[in-house]
Amino acid sequence: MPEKTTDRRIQRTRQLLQDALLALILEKGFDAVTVQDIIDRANVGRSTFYAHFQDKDALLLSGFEHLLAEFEKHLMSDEMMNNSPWGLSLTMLQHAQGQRQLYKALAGKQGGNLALSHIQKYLYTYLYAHLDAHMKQVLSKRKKSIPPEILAHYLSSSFISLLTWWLDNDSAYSAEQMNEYYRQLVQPGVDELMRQME
Amino acid sequence: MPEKTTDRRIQRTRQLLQDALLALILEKGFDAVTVQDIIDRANVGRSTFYAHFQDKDALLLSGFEHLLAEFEKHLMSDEMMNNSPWGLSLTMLQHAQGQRQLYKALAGKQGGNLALSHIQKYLYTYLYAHLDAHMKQVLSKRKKSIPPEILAHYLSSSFISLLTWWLDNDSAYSAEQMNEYYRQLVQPGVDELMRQME
DNA sequence: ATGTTTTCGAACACAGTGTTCTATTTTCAG
DNA sequence: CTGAAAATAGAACACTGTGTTCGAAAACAT
Repeated sequence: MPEKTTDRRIQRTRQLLQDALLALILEKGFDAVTVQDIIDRANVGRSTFYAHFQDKDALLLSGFEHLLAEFEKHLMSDEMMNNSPWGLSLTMLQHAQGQRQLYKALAGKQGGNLALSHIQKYLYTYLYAHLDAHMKQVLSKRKKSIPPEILAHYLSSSFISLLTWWLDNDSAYSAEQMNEYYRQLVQPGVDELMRQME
Repeated sequence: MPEKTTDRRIQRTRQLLQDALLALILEKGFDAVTVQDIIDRANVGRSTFYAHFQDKDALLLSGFEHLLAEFEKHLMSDEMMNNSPWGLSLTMLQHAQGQRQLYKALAGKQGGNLALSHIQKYLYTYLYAHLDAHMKQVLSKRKKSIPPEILAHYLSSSFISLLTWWLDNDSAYSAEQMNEYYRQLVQPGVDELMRQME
């Protein structure tokens, strides 16, 4: 069945709204953007807005879903390195480099904490699953170790914090450079902990 | 000149408002609290509220000033350990343990990001000053090293993230235990970097 | 051509903010 | 004790923003 024109119109409207929101976030920050701003910019009626999204937050999060999907595509395309956290972090940094504006709007200071906390939750879940499996496998008798929640929380939040710093400061460092910094800071501690478990 | 009764009355009003806000934050989170909620709880007139504070944010921050002052008192009382970041972190964790409710309201998820970003800025400034001095002293020729902004940002944000996790999860870990986790995670990386500089 | 779907935008009720003004209470000074 | 000064209460108000409703117009489907 071919795509109907109506469907495309709906998609277009949603896209207009998302684009308008992203542009406005970069201009004055998520919290300062009103629904009126968005629909004026997108040339969309007020009731149409509420027909598509429950509120401003839902609109932002729908943009985030899109980002996540894109990211996972990107993640699949270089499978070789996504075994370790350092591979994941590099992949995300590179993706952010390519989609700079989008990442800035969602993960920068201007983006508020909605999308940011979602990204962190995403990373946390990913890391926790890996760590939990790995730790159960490794430590058989010596139980005295750091709780995996804390470790996953630490890894995700320190990464997020570096990412947003990088985005907000328009720094000249490359994704690879930033990943190297992240690795240098975080890896020794993690390696040390892993060593203690065996 | 002895303290006037009027002054004490003013202080009392401010205190009532601060206490009301803190209680309400713990109940439903900073963002959900309205000015009306606060003045109802504190039994204070609307115009009185605005005579004292510009808005809700200002009220919260004034509570934060108080916390900061208390913390610095606490910091002075054990001078022996505040030379390294690990001493500072332990001091703050212990202080948080003693003032649990206050810290939860200000630095927990419920507290929004106002106070939190202030605390982080405070730590960042403290750490940056120490690091910058130390690094200038240490690395004379080999310049290839991590920028001090990144290092300070990493140290402060990873600490804050652990602190808020600790507060929000009502976890049974002691301040000393949490500090040990923080140290275990962060110190190896920092030591490694310091070694590279010399 | 006709019926359906989507959009527009005005009107509305509602919640919260911050200001202004008057009456009241509390404190101060002599 | 008393009158002036300072602090408070709270009602009324203008304003901004939210989210809903509804009838008319436009776009689309068949």
